[in-house]
Amino acid sequence: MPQQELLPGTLDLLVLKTLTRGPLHGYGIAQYLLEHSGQLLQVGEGSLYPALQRLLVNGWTEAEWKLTETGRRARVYKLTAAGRKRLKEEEREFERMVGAIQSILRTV
Amino acid sequence: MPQQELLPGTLDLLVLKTLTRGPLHGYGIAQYLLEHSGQLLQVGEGSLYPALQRLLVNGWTEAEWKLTETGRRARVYKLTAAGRKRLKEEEREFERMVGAIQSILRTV
DNA sequence: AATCGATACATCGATAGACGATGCCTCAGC
DNA sequence: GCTGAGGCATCGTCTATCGATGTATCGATT
Repeated sequence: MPQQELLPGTLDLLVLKTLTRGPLHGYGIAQYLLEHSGQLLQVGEGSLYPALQRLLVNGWTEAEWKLTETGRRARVYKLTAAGRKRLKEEEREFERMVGAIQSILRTV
Repeated sequence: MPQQELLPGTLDLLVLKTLTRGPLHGYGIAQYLLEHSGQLLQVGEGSLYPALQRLLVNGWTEAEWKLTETGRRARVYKLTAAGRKRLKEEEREFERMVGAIQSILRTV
């Protein structure tokens, strides 16, 4: 039985939101999500990198190869204007859906 | 682009919760979710019936063929004790995950 | 000098779940 | 006789998550 680390369909949203804090590379995004969720959101690499590709292809982000302070190469992602717009939509949609589900869960 | 009707991974939870109100058939469950979510949770039949099979196979529900008041045959599903336990777990897990995601979304 | 853990990228195959389309049947109402 | 609503179910497609695997560099420890 595979352990569920993530609510499917929310990863793009999480990555986009993380990038509003500034450009960041993949590994850093995973670290950020882990730390700011009480270790709950453990994004596997097999989920994260395909997600980053999706965002790139759709034009929600731009990428650039850089060197980190520790001297390692890293691909740094940056939100585009379209990405910011997309983020807003996904946030709204997420809250709508969660609200709907919770209204069911709270109706006894 | 397929319209997203449901947060993937939440359907079993929704069905289990609906059944706490009493035994119900598939069509009725879909109706209930639709009405009690402001028309937001539109569960397609191609999603619902496989879900009902899952729940049955796992022992979270029991099924019985009955006739409705209008004289149509219907398969009525009922929560088992194991299903109630499972529901509690899924509810907890859902709230945990949503909480984690929202803590990311609200961190500006 | 060798090893190991953390940092950093990426891909692959398996699995799973949501969805649209389709098909069958009955009943009520027009 | 037809249509729409109530009811069941399955099939194929698509998409996404996940675990495993592979490459490589760096710093610290052994």
